[in-house]
Amino acid sequence: MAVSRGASKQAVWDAASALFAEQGYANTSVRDIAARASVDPALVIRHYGTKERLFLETMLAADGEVVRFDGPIEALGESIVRFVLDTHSSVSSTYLALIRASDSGGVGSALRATHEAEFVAPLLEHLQGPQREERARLVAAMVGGLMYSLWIVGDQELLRADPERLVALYAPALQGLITPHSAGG
Amino acid sequence: MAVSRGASKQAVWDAASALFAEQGYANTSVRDIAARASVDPALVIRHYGTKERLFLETMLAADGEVVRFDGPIEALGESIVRFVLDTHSSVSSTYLALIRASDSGGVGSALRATHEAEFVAPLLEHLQGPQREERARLVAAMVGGLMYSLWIVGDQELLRADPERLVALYAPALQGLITPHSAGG
DNA sequence: GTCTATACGACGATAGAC
DNA sequence: GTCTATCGTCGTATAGAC
Repeated sequence: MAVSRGASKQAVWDAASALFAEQGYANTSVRDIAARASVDPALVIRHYGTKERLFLETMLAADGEVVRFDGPIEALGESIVRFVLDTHSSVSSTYLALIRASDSGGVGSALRATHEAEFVAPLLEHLQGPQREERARLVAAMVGGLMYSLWIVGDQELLRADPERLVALYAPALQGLITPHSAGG
Repeated sequence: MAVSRGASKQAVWDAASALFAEQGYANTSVRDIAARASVDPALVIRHYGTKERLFLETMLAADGEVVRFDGPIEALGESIVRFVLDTHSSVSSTYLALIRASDSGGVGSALRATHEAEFVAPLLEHLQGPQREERARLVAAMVGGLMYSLWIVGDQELLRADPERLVALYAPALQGLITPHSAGG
């Protein structure tokens, strides 16, 4: 991204982004990153301080738009579910890596902040009526549940199922929290 | 549990169960376990082969009943949500540890198997009507979403919210998949 | 058979020479 | 700014003492 970075620092960044997304935090060593960047292992630390900081910087910069919240409010549930089911692996693997590393120091609070910024806050903007706060957070939980089953557990039956069927079954649940007053459907 | 085990093996088991649940897989070293069990570190490996095997054995033995699926079918959604919200840390931390370590070799498939045995299978027993399979798996996803928001992300607002309110908002979504034909309520 | 001592290679990280 | 050398810790294997 930033061109002002030195060549080796940029190479480390690129290598780290790719490896963390591919193999996760625990399975990626500083020496792996250095090798992929054709750089001395000590340089990785020298540039970014710790492995965890490098992880957080690359992952948070990479996680563009886990879910999109646009379209008419009456169809927002459907739009969200469809988006998650269509999401390609680059975004999901970034989020996955964050979740799995969330017992390591600052990663947990970074996950919390990302969850708040990427899910809860945009949802809150669209919701109206009583208990907006709780409803937004529970919709976020439903989205998280879909990611949990699909990407963390890797539920093969869900992954193989007809997406339209899943949308038809799951979206009304989200929609019921998004627009609780209307009849939906 | 099994009394036939030698004293030291049992001590290792107890120490590992406690430490893994308290601090997770990555933050618990074999030497930590050995120290807590007042035993030589090499003995831990000698008894259980690898750290991962010890982790899997203790976690899978400990995860009694993450969710209970009893009561009348028309109130099953409510019963499930209430159970998750009431769950104390011993069960949840076990499940948490499994999820976070699920990028390490056999832990992923163990998580998948546990998810299948603890959530999907019991649900399938209770569901009737069309698309039982998808509906059961999506209910499991909703439960997973609640666990994700409460325990992994640690959504403070949800944790502080009135449980009855959350039940009132979230349970109908589960119930809509459990008994899609009836009016619910 | 149960356990201890010791060692190996890989890890994240640091200090200091070029 | 980059590399060398090194530290302490990790998971794990093995030889052999009780």
